[in-house]
Amino acid sequence: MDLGTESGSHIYSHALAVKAGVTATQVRRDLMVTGVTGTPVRGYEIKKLRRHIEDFLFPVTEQKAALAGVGNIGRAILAFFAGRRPTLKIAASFEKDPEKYDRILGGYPCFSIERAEGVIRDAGITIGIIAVPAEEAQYVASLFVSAGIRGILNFARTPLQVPPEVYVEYIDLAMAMDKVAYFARWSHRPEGQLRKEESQP
Amino acid sequence: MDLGTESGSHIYSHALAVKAGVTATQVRRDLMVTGVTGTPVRGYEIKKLRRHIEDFLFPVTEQKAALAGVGNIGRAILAFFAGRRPTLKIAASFEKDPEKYDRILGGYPCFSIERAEGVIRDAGITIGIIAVPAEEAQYVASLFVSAGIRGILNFARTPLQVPPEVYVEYIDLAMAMDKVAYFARWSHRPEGQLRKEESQP
DNA sequence: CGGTGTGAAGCGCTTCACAGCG
DNA sequence: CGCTGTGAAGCGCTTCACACCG
Repeated sequence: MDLGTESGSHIYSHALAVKAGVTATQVRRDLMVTGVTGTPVRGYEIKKLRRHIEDFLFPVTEQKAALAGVGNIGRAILAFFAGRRPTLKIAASFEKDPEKYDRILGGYPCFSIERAEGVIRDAGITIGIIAVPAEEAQYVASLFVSAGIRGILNFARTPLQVPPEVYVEYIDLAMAMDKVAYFARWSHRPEGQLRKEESQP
Repeated sequence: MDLGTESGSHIYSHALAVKAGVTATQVRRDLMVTGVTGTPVRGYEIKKLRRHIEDFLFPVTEQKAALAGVGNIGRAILAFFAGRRPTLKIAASFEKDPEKYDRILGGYPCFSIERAEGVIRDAGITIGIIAVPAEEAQYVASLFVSAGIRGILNFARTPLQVPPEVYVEYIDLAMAMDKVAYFARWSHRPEGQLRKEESQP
């Protein structure tokens, strides 16, 4: 949601709700947990609101991320995150393929995956992005974990086994596509979904 | 999850659970709704299981999808979905930029976004993928809806307003990245998260 | 009134607990 | 026994309902 283009100094939860695509009640609840508070007469003070949210979401010191797998998705990610957040920078990428590593790829240095642990430690990288085939995802994840990475964004279609203190966020493009296809097929039936008998041959 | 490499004719919910990264109980519940049933002594019959799931998930007739926005993400999507599912095919892409349309892009014909409605109707496309900047997402979504599309996969960072019978699946890469960064920062504290007072300056 | 802040209820998904059965 | 199938409870998020206040 973009507060930057908002005119006036205050905004009501209802207006925020429209921008975020959720209900006004939900907005107020979410803002409660960040500690910000509004007044009934004027709503939320935009300047204060923005500062509270940024303090809540963004780190004081810069965080660095590394990408494993510079295939189609990997390259899209490099382009996508280039300079998007001042406090979050991609610092390196890793590849198995000797054709690709020891070069600048998409604006970032690409190393052999075998050098990952050293590079990650030396650069102080804490976030890993996995964009390799499913078969190699667990290997990369384990490598990341032993290099000291604390959070992983996983595009591979496989569950990762990592210690509980490492956070993993899964993005499964194939499953998202299947979901859309599934609901697109059934959308003409408002009550939705599938009755049990219909799945029988 | 890949059942293809499984040896033996039957499999227990526990084994499936390990593959899927969830609990055995959850596997049994999910399988219940597809109508498949196992026996305590042997577990689930793999052949029958696969057929039930495929009948449940995949359509009888082929479904077609269209992509709007052939930027970095768009190109990655084209490459990613090429020939992945026999029953789900990308049939066309659309672009605003005249440099890009009226060509073959990533193996699929790219048209001007202005021709979208006709192309979608003529080809019988039912699924739309939105990979354009946030400002243009609603325009594309409305175009898709009036062309008869029933499901949308939205990579743009904005909520879409569509009629209730159109299903929308959101993929927000920036938010996923922020979540990982957030938890990576707090992961050293096992109880996790942030206490209210800490968000105050 | 028309806002915010918030206890209480609702809802969907996950987990527990256990009956039933070869 | 060990596994499936399933009612019942738990949990986190969302929504309802309403007290409060300029």
